[in-house]
Amino acid sequence: MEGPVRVRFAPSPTGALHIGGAHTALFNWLWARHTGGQFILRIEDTDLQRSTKEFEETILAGMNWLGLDWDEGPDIGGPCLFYRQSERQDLYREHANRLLETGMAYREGEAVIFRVPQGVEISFDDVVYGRVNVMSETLKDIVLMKSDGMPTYNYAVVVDDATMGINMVIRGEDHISNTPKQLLLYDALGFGRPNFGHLPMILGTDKKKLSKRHGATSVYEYRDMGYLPDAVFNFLALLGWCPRDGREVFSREEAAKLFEIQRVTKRAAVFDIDKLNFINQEHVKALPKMERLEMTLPFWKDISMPVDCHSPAYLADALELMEGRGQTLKRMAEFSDYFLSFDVVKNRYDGSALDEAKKPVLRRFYKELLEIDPWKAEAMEALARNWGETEGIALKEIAMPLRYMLTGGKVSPGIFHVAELLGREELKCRLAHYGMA
RNA sequence: GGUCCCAUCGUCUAGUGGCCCAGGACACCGCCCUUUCAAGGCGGCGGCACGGGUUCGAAUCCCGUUGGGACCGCCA
Repeated sequence: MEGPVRVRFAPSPTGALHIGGAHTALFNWLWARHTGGQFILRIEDTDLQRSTKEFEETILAGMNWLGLDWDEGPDIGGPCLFYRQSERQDLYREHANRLLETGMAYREGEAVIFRVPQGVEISFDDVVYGRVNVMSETLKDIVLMKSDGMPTYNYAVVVDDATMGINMVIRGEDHISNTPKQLLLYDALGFGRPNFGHLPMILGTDKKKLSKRHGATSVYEYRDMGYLPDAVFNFLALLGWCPRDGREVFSREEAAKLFEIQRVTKRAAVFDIDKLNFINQEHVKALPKMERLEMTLPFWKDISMPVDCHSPAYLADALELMEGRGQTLKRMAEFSDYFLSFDVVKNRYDGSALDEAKKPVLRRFYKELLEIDPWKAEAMEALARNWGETEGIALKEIAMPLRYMLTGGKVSPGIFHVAELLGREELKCRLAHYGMA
């Protein structure tokens, strides 16, 4: 089939958009965008029992979150008019009747079943797996229409892909053994065959197909854990593919430009959360300052931080100091709580670790620190170093107690930078609480 | 059980007969920086599943073995 590439993602609305589905949708999107073709979204809701409108909505929302926009679909329509299988019933019935009339299919009960011919070698060239051959006698007859009047997956997918002009079918490798059956139907119905490209499966760390047993499987769970959509996209794109130049951190646009379906790998890939964390951190660091703030705000709110008590500029500065520490927005929000609230610091640190014997000398230093001018981290550090030298105190002896009093913990960005951002008044307040100012 | 698919460091991968006694990234470990690491810099560990071929030469081609996986539903 010639013409522009037309690919599709065809989820069934029986659950949220999970990682495996997102991966398939992503590769279809990449190929459509890379070739300048069309990406079509079709809802396979022939399972009357399990399909719901709510799931359909969450799947679309999940794709939007990942930035996978489609050119035709149930919500925006398109030249095919109907993008839900439940709306395309006439088509399935009509083509099934054709098969019935020519004797290629028969009735059993209310169902329509395709008679698989014997002795036929079915083969196709998969863009990623290469040539696949199967003898037709290894196949059982194929149910086309179920007794409830709905088409089966293997049948509906053929009628839909053919009538919607899909010329490239990109889907999970678990469908590779369905392909010969579908090919038989393409031929019987007189439809031209599309090209096929199967994608490697995504496995859990136990090497089993990714499922709910492995924890988070819905893309929304990743959003809620503080992963950026661009990072999840980037990470998923790396499962089964990598750009020629070997770069591993890239944007959606770069991926679309560099993507080559011929370079997709065959081996199933394990979902490695460590790598996702790394990719996410890189994307968090690359985010424009105010955008990073925008993305982090919800996570601060989740842990009841008084975000409205601070200026956006201040909060954005705080995140900049964090330099992506924590890897996810959620953890970054947690690790930086002391910029927003002194209460959390007080709860974490009661001041008991302060060495009584050293308090007097520290008090003198902090007094001088609070009067420093200009109020700059560099000046503070210089002061601390001079002080340490003349008083015979290691910088550490000065910095660590300060870190505890300002942040409530032992880990933070450079403590004088923290102090600078917190401001003179806030610093005075925090030190005073611990009796050090 | 039948059919199909897969097989490079722990993980993601580069590699399509000589450039590979196998390269990168994450993780891990170590060192450095140093006021801490959850930041940064540098380095290290670690792999072609096995056995036969083919070839002057194989991670790359062929066969077999083993090990994984998928499908075999009037689910998709």
